[in-house]
Amino acid sequence: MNIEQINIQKDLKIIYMGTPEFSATVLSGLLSKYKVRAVVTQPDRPSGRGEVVKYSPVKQMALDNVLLTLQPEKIKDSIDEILALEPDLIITCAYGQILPKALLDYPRLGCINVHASLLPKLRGGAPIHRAIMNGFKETGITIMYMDEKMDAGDIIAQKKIEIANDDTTETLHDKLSVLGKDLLLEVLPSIIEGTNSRLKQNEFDATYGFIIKKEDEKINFSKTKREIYNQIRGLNSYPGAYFNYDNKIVKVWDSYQTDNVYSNLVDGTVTKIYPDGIGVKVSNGEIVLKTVQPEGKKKMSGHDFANGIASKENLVGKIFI
RNA sequence: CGCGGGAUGGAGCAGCCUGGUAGCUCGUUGGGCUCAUAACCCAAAGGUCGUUGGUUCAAAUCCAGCUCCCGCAA
Repeated sequence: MNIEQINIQKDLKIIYMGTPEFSATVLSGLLSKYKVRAVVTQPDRPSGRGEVVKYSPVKQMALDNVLLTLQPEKIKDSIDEILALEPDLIITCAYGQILPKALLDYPRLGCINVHASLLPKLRGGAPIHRAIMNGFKETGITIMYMDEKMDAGDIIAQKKIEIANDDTTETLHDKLSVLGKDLLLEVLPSIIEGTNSRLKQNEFDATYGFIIKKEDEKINFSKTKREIYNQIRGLNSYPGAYFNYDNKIVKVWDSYQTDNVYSNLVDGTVTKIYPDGIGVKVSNGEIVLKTVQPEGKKKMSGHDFANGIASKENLVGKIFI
């Protein structure tokens, strides 16, 4: 970094907006090279059992770095407060609220967003989960200017990453957050100088990766083993795929596919107890549930599940729904 | 005070309602069978029943407090 850059940055007023872990990682990178005028994150909400109020990862990081922190319930109500800080640049990353036009228009250098997909693919709130659930072979990070439509602004930079066959949302999330952090630091100088590239998104290619709903978590054993396998790893480590047994929710955290075929069984039937899991018949074969978690219990191997929960009667032949 | 489940040998569970010798499926160890095995047979080791107090002749079991774990909802 030369003297000139330092001078530019001394007066540069950056506001960062974000909330979850992914965003905190990106913020940590930003803080290693730049001063941040203020951090905007979602309000503290009572979370978990009981009434424990937990700070968002971004808020925690802001506190650790003694940064001005705003937590508006609705960002619309804090427009004046934010504009009073005279931001030159607003950087968002998984903030959780839509920015009103008044904010988008203000910063001299614009509002940019760090998004965890190769836009225009997977616009929306759960790009990492959806990339795996959809069986994508690659995904990436996009940094783009924001406009009023969600994740539809002009692209500044992208970086690809391969999705391994055994990647879960958790492992991919960690890789992407580092990638996002690095890419942001890489392009930020050009954005500040105004020399960055700017590419319109091809609307025709746009797809969406909306946030995960309850119905996305339920396993449908009539799907293919590949689809179910992708669903399970795509929902690991949060919120988890599940099925029902004995009127209880049983989450599935880990699975693998076999080459066995059981054409005469109903989908969802337990085929066999393996040393490392429970075999279940699905539309085109068999999937083995390795790690499961009945509600109220800790995670356990499929074998343990069969040993205890269902030891009274043989689990083989029972049907999961 | 958001709703709910749970804590019993190394693992997963039953027993608790209707107090009275610690049980099941596994695992481990030893032995046997087998060409062989994640299979089968025999045997053994291993538990202050989360913690504190109360009731009782007697508490895993009933009552009260405490600690820890987990699912849901947000």
